[in-house]
Amino acid sequence: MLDTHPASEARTPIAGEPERDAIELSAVLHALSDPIRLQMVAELGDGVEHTCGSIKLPVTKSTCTHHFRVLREAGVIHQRQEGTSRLNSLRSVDLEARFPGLLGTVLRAAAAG
Amino acid sequence: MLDTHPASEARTPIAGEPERDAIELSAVLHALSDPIRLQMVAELGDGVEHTCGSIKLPVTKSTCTHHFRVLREAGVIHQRQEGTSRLNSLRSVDLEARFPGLLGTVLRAAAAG
DNA sequence: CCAGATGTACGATGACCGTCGTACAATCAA
DNA sequence: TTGATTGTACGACGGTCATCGTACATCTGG
Repeated sequence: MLDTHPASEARTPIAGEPERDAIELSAVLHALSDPIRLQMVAELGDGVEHTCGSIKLPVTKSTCTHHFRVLREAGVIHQRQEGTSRLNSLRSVDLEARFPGLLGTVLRAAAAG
Repeated sequence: MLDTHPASEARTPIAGEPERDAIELSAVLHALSDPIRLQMVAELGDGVEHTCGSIKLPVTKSTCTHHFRVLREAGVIHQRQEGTSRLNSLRSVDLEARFPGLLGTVLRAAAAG
């Protein structure tokens, strides 16, 4: 139930994510260029799955959904369904493989910002 | 009027560049999120000054001017006038001080394409 | 002085983006 | 079943963006 082990983290994947090799740098940079989305990604930086509602943001639910979709379609995050909740997590491994160091550098820059 | 640049490289600086500490991460990422601008920055990555016309791009002069202004106002590049030419160069030092590793990582990612 | 080269300024246009409200679907607990 | 929770879908609205054409300003070389 509260299991977040690796083996259970892809039970109900959400479609619309690009394959690792199809992740585009421009799309990733654009996704990260919005302050709200950057904040979302920063919150996901701990490697833990977060739901839409578990991240305090100055926007409505609709807008939150929109931003998470942008991040997903850019290949920045992974989403999976669990009950009524949608769990979001960073695609750290894929991003590191495709654009080594990028995510970490941006997150560090955001923290310094 | 004194400046910190070598005398030959700042004879006619162009206004509208943010101070180092005023460079915003969102603005930088947005500036780099356009494929044309990313290509421009990649060409400037050799550390050499380039003019608008010396970079082959699939856009008109007007659009080129527009993109260089976006990069300048985001704090990514420095521009100086020399005759009828406007010389563009990366603000590598400022960017490295403000967001360590960011520019290099993005350029490497762009090269990996 | 004049013609060419370099680049800007300005306006227009079509597309995209961020935001929201409302309505709706799915799940879980009582 | 009923109600609460969680999030999506859809449409709308205003703002921003990328692109271009045209006109203009500035410098340079004959």
